[in-house]
Amino acid sequence: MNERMKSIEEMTQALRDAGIRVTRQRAALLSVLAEAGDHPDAPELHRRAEAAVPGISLSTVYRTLSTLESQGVIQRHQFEGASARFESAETDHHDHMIDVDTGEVIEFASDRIERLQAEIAAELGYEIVHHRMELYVRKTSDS
Amino acid sequence: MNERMKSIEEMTQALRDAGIRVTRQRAALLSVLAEAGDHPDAPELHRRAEAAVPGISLSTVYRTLSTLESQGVIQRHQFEGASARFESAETDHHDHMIDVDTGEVIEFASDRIERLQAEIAAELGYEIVHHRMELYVRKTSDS
DNA sequence: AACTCACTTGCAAGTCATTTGCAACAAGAC
DNA sequence: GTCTTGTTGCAAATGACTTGCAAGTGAGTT
Ligand SMILES: [Mn+2]
Ligand SMILES: [Mn+2]
Ligand SMILES: [Zn+2]
Ligand SMILES: [Zn+2]
Repeated sequence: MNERMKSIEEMTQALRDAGIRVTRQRAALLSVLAEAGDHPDAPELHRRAEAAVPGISLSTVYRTLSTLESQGVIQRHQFEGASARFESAETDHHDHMIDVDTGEVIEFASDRIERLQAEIAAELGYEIVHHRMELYVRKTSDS
Repeated sequence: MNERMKSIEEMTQALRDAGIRVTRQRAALLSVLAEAGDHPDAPELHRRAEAAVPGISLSTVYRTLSTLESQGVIQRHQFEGASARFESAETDHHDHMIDVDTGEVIEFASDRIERLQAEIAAELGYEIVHHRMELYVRKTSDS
């Protein structure tokens, strides 16, 4: 969270400017996602959003998540063998470690790795559009 | 391809030793995968295997791919927005770049990144079981 | 070579996460 | 408040893969 974080008002205005209506359903999901400290999937976001908008449908959740993703407001992660998980894009870039025993998702960031990735791509004549790095890990048995 | 590459005979014997029968279908897929220089998906492997075993079914291809993967003979990759792709495990570890314009898959390896990943995991008390690193790239517009 | 039988296969049907067609609904510009 | 057009809920469709089952076949055994 280095750059100034957009307020909900700024985000909704940005959406409106893009011709996207800020419906109750979308506002609810925006707020749920802004408050989430984890990486929930669509059914879980649906559950959380129902508190603010009873009757919101799962398809609307899916549709809204796609919309918000294409607006760059949220990020979608497809970890191995799991359904898609989401998080607000209002954070600095980071990658993830998944504890293969517990399923816990741990965030981390490494400027050195990011730099090396860019270097490698450049050497081959490419520039990185985006990337994905996931470490599937297990607690060290410090025996 | 640093360590000595297993011959088809050695691989099939290893499978038999694991109680896995080397059927015509499985032999065909093993050979198709050994000869593939790319990262084909199941329907493509099915197509290629049909040359050796006419009538082989797509479900058998899927079942065999799962079996071979669990035997560590092949690797499964799930790139963004695509169905699973496979490659023989008879290569040294490497990661992939995907050209977002053409879909081309480019292999690369970086000891430095691999080392950094292990370091980061270790710092947090974890050891890496396996990982996934994909760079989605675009040819540099050298203008 | 014949025998045996647990492992495999082809086919049809099933899963499951996610998407989509459509008529009723509701943002938000005027 | 009215109007226009994007949105929603619901049910049905998708697409990639998985699975039940009866017939078929590796490969150890005699
Ligand atoms: Mn995260
Ligand atoms: Mn590869
Ligand atoms: Zn990163
Ligand atoms: Zn790697």
